[in-house]
Amino acid sequence: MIAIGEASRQSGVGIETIRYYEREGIVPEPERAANNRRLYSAQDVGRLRFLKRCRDLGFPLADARTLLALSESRSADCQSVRKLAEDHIRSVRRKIDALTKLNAALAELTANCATGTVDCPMLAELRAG
Amino acid sequence: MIAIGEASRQSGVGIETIRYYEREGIVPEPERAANNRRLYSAQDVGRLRFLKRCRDLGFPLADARTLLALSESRSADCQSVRKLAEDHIRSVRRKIDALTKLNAALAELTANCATGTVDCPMLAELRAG
DNA sequence: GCTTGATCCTGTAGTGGCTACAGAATGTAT
DNA sequence: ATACATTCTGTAGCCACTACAGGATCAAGC
Repeated sequence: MIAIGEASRQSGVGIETIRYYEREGIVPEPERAANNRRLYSAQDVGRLRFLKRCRDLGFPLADARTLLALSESRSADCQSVRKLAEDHIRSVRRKIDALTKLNAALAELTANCATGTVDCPMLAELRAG
Repeated sequence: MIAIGEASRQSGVGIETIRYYEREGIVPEPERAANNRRLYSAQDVGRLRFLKRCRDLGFPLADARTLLALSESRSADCQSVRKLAEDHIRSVRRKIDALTKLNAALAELTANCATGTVDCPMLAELRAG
């Protein structure tokens, strides 16, 4: 059994974030020592690492929570997992598309923006339209 | 002089957002009619459209505000505009890179996830590590 | 003149997912 | 004994809106 700081180090989840997950009911309340400090088991740390990986993959916290529940349920329902993941992939691809268009638009805007011009063409472009 | 609803329609900025911009001091307080309703000039609408375009290009609101100030200053300082824009382009490209990697990681995860498996390999992968 | 419905007003609270305190109580090392 | 690190609770801030609640006013039709 380890303290919250060590659990944070081992899982990569920040201390404040761990307490936040607890408040939100995303992870169960851990044991407490006699001095009221939280005590984490290896399983607790495993949950945190799972959540960390989900979040790093860009899943919304609500999805991460669902995935964790699925992961701990007796029947690991692969269909539900697939659906969540595929929806998320679609959303990631949409974001990439949007940002790619944005990038093109920004590149075009700045391309016309020569250094030191008195009336900046980029501002003119932003005003126009 | 038009009311806030019409200014919203003409600029594409939502009514609540217009009032928010006013509260935040991003646009000046507009005139008021005798009945206390806001009255917008063509210039006011122009400002809102400018902000809308900046936001659509993904500039943070703080940058949009700076760009608007630059746009209205006597000496349209093209250098500052370039710097803001180039920083923003870099951040957009970083986001694209990150999402592209994410997309690959997610694709790999789901590729192994056959339909209806009892122990979902994606969950196994999220647990491992 | 009256009703209906649209528009507007102010003020406050919620969103997501943390993050950063404040202020107090412990624990650990010298 | 002292210094410093860690933990505790509770609250507020971040970004950029968005969504109410509860009320006032306006415009159009009858």
